[in-house]
Amino acid sequence: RFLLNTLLQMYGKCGDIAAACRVFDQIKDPNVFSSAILIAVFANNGHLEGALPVFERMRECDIVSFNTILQALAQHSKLDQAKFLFDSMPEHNTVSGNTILSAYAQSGHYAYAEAVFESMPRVDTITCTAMASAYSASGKIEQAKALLNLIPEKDCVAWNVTLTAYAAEGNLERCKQIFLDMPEKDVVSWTALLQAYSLAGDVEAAAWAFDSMPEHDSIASSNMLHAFASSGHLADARAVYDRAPGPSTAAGNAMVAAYGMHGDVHAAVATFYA
RNA sequence: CCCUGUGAAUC
Repeated sequence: RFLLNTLLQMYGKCGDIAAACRVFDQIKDPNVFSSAILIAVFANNGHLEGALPVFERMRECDIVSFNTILQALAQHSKLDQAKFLFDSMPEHNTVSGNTILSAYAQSGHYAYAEAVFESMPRVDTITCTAMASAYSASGKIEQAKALLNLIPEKDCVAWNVTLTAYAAEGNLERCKQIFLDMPEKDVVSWTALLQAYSLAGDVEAAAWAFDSMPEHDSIASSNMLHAFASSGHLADARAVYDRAPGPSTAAGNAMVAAYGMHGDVHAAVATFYA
């Protein structure tokens, strides 16, 4: 059953719902994990209506599955339904609180996010990171920093949020310092640094960050592209576009916008259809 | 063995 659960999850990640269902039917005695994974398969592929029957058929209601559905509602911007589910769930754990807090934060309902935060009996690194990010996004930089300082062992994501909080403040020196001091860095850290340089108008430094990062994803590329284009380096922007990973609509959009900004309609149209 | 947090572009 271990193996079948894993297989189930793999099909789910590929978006193959039919195959996942066939695997589930072969499991003789599905446990909470099997059902929870199947629910996540439906929910993460945008088929909540398929998830609900599985949920109802489970012997005991599993809080993880409640959380999965909560998250699915949040991702489809059904915030009022998410809140209703949150209020009617038999119990909450930290993940439940984190999920509804983030849902509010990501939709710009910062006051609601804060209310959830204050009502949570227990918080973890994810709670504090999510709330700090909400403070930072709503311009309350001091509160964000204060909360981040309370995290005992910051992980990479918490450090990334710290970095962007200082970037939002325009404190480039502190950004560099934090970046150097971070124990682990990932693409997001590099991109946040790149963006901090770019906002400060230092395209050279942004380009340095871009060239130094171990891997480029579409967000890093479109940020770099935009930094070049908005400072008049159209040829450099084009070079980034040509090397951008995969069929990226993000980099494509940025490139079209870049040509548009420079009044080159023909190139913009050509890129659009490329 | 399952659920939650961080970086853009769309002048």
